[in-house]
Amino acid sequence: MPTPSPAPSPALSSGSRPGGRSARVRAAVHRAVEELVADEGGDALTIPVVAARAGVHATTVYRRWGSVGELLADVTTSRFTGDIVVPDTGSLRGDLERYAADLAKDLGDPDTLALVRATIGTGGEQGAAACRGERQRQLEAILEREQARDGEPPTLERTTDAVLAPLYYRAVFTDLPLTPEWTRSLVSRLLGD
Amino acid sequence: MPTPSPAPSPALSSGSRPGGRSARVRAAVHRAVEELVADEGGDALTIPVVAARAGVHATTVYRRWGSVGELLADVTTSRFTGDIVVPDTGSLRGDLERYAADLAKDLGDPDTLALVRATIGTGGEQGAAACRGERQRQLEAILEREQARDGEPPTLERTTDAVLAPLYYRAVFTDLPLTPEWTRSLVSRLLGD
DNA sequence: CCACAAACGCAGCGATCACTGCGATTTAAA
DNA sequence: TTTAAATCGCAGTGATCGCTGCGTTTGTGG
Repeated sequence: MPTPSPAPSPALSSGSRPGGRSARVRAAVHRAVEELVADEGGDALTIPVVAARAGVHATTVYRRWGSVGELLADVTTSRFTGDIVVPDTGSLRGDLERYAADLAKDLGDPDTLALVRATIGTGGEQGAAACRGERQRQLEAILEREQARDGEPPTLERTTDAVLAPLYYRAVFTDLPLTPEWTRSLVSRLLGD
Repeated sequence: MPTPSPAPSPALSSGSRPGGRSARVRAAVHRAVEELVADEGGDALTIPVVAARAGVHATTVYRRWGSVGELLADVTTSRFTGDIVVPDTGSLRGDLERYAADLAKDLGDPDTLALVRATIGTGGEQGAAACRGERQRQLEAILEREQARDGEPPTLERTTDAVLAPLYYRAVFTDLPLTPEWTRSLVSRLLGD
């Protein structure tokens, strides 16, 4: 979605080079969205405001992203797919605890949480997918690695319900803190003590 | 927040009577919000649009609710606290299965889901509380009833993580269906087969 | 029955929004 | 280097939004 133009390849090739203008504009707009959502909340997020904050003209944002929903989905997707490493501690329990702790740290950040909430509200189904990001696939990778160790990991569905879902629910719908003890207990309840 | 006026008692007394004008306006606005969110999505939801759909002047909506966020929180709160009965089937498993099935039916409705998403996006912490509604307290009531039967129910936290969280997560963040089989399996995994 | 207060409808204000031709600039390819 | 395409900045337009005095209607208590 970053560039829904008829020919996305040139945009990608220009964006792939870190110093290009297109990439610089994109980064500035992304940063502006994150800052605005963190400060003002998702309500006051409009294209002209974002453009002004990013030092870019509103026309550019309108043409590249089209709407606030697509813009938020793009920002959230970048945030949830970029600098994430699938942990490899040697054991399934260790991997899952590390994975859950990383996710808890992300969702516990008020700025990230505000971004997720805003994306859910305006992005619809597409926004929801952006909030999931690569988390599901990473979980799948962890379970497959355990299977390669000749272990018997739980199913992906069960792991999602036991670990991923409580983390997202508690972060988004409640004001309870995502403590390390509670996060670890999710893994324990799944794998047994 | 339905009536943040300095003296809410007269509004309530007039609103408590089902035929009062205040109550009629309130119902019309609520219905307009639900219809608009279901049709257009949460983005196009503005006070003038809601007022026009409800056959009410925008001034009234601005004065009674103030902002789209508070309006959405009010509508969602009504939706999630109104016609809900705590099941009493005689056993903890039966109660939980009934409870989970009811919640799955609610969250599975696309209109309700759109309302929840929009409320999360614009309502912030207050919107999140509105989406939870009375669900948490109802769950507490079920567990306390089991304790009165001299049973040993799981803790509220554990039940929330095992039943409530997966339902909300799957509904809001994924496009997977909330099937009765899967819903029942949540209770089974909590209580043991 | 009458007076008081609350809620609603009406008209209009400034501000902002979403969007669009046009020219300048940068980038990629020949 | 030259040429073509894509991106960005600029200025402006119609529409809508959020909000506010003022008069009218509705509901309540004396």
